[in-house]
Amino acid sequence: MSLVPAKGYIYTPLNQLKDGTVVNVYGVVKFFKPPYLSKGTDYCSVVTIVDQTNVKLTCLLFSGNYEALPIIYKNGDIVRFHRLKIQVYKKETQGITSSGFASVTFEGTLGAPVIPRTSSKYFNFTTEDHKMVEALRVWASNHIPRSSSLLQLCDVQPMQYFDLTCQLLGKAEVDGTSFLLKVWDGTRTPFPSWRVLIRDLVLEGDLSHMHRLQNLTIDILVYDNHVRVAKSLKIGSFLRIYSLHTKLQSNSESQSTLLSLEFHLHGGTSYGRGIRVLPENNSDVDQLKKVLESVDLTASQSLLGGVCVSQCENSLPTLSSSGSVSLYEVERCQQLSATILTDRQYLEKTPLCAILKQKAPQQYRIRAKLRSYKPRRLFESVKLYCPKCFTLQEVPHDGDLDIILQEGAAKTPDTKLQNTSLYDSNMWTTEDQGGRKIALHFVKNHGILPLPNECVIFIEGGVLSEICELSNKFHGVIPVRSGIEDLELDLSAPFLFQEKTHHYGCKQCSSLRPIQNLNSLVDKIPWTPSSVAEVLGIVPLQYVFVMTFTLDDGTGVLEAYLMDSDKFFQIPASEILLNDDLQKSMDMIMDMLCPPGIKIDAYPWLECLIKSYNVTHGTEQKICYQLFDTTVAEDLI
DNA sequence: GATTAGGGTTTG
Repeated sequence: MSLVPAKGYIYTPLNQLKDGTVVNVYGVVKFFKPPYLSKGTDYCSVVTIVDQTNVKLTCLLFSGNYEALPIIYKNGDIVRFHRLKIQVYKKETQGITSSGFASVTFEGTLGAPVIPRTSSKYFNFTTEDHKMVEALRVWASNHIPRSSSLLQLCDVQPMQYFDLTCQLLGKAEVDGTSFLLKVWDGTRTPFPSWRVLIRDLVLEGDLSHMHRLQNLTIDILVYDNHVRVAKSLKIGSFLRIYSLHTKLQSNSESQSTLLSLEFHLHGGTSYGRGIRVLPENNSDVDQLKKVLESVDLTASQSLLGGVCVSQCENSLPTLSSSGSVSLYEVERCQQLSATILTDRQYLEKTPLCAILKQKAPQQYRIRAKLRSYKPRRLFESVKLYCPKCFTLQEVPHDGDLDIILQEGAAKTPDTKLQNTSLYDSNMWTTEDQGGRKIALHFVKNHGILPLPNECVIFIEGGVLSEICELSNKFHGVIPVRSGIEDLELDLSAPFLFQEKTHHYGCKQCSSLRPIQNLNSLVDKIPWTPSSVAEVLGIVPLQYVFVMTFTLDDGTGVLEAYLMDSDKFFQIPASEILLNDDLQKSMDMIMDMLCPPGIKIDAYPWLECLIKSYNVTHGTEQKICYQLFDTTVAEDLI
């Protein structure tokens, strides 16, 4: 011991480090690998720090003594390294332990007590250090985004890496390369944990305690280098497991699919994968203990028991040993889907959170609930769709249609175009409407006029109310106007009125042919909208429902677009606006899929196929989703 | 005394 009072250490800012020097530094932990046994003789910990200069430094820390390495629990912690050697590797500056290396770690949270964590028996700690820590805390709070991968089990999703703070309840050897840890954090996962099969006798821990907590415990398989650490852990200890991986497991059992969550701590140390024991005095452990103590065991137990559980249990070979079955699976056993697939039933289900991370285009099978949908008013969801140019347009309102037809009616019918081999013509002049002239052309069949209900007529100068009235009497009404050489159509209006249905053609895609072409249809009575469209060069528009479904499967939420003429709802979109009963059916279906006034938990599940595709809006790229090959289950209709 | 690892997820 020196008798000279400690002069205080000099700390080098991270932007002033020189190759080959040995320095003291302070920094905020940006990344770290908890200490692990290296392939050499020492433990190793890789720690990346940053300071107010905004320069990062990755440090390779070795020690034969596990405790001598920095006691870092999470990113954001603040470290002080003494006697760190600076060197350059692959053109990057790095720090490495040198003789006499020592470290002290502090919590990084602004306002938390400044308590040094170190294994050093004697260490220098002055008000200067206190100030350094406080300054770094303030700087970090303003400059480093608060991103933590620390999650509670209730917040985990399938296909995710996260850090877990938990208590060890049980452990068991599985085989040479993997080891089972049973842990809990007092919260319940969105999907029940998988149950890893083990030989009954190898499970170490309080079996009755584990049984009581069965819905709250998860099974974690740890692999390779982590097995050694896992074996050494004490039951009851508090752990932080870094970069734990979740994966959704789907077991198809008879007709129902049971989902469970797998937890893996893969081999290697990438991304800081590892396990660290947390001391009892750790603030996060304090918090965890409170959660564990407040768990209402009677509530978690009462979910079990009863006939249904034992029935389901028999069909679940993957759940065993300690295993019983959670309420989730019971519910899933019982729930039928409100929508079903009409194709590709072989596809595996994908959770929405996984879909949201992937690139387009792809196709998925999903199981989700309909959280909400748009538009809420039925008539707003009906559109006209061109199957050729894929454009959507609004169905013209009757008022607008009336205006379009009246514009056409302003033109006087040309008598030269009347009474041809195709049709017989009649013309009237209205008395009270400014002498508006109306011409009707009755299409003949081999020179003979058919009965009205088989007869198609052309009308010139007619207004909407007249056309509608005539379309009830005749097989079909085609509004026309006199052109230079022939009667002509205007695709702003329907090309055919049939009963109450208005048939539209696409203005962009149609190339109109002479009306006399209908001569080729005289033997094909009754005329259908598609045959009329075909000979007149019209690309007919389809009536479709266009809706946006907000789907939620508990792992994520996505908006999927539905475009359907009649397959999904099994209601023709072309007729819905004309038929009160169909509208009632539609309302009933939507209320079934997305019941008003109750919680989403009680909504039915929907089995759907969706496809993802890329949409470019200016410079912005976006992935959209569309439902396809899905239909409302028959028992709902 | 040198080595270890040198951040950037397994494929169980």
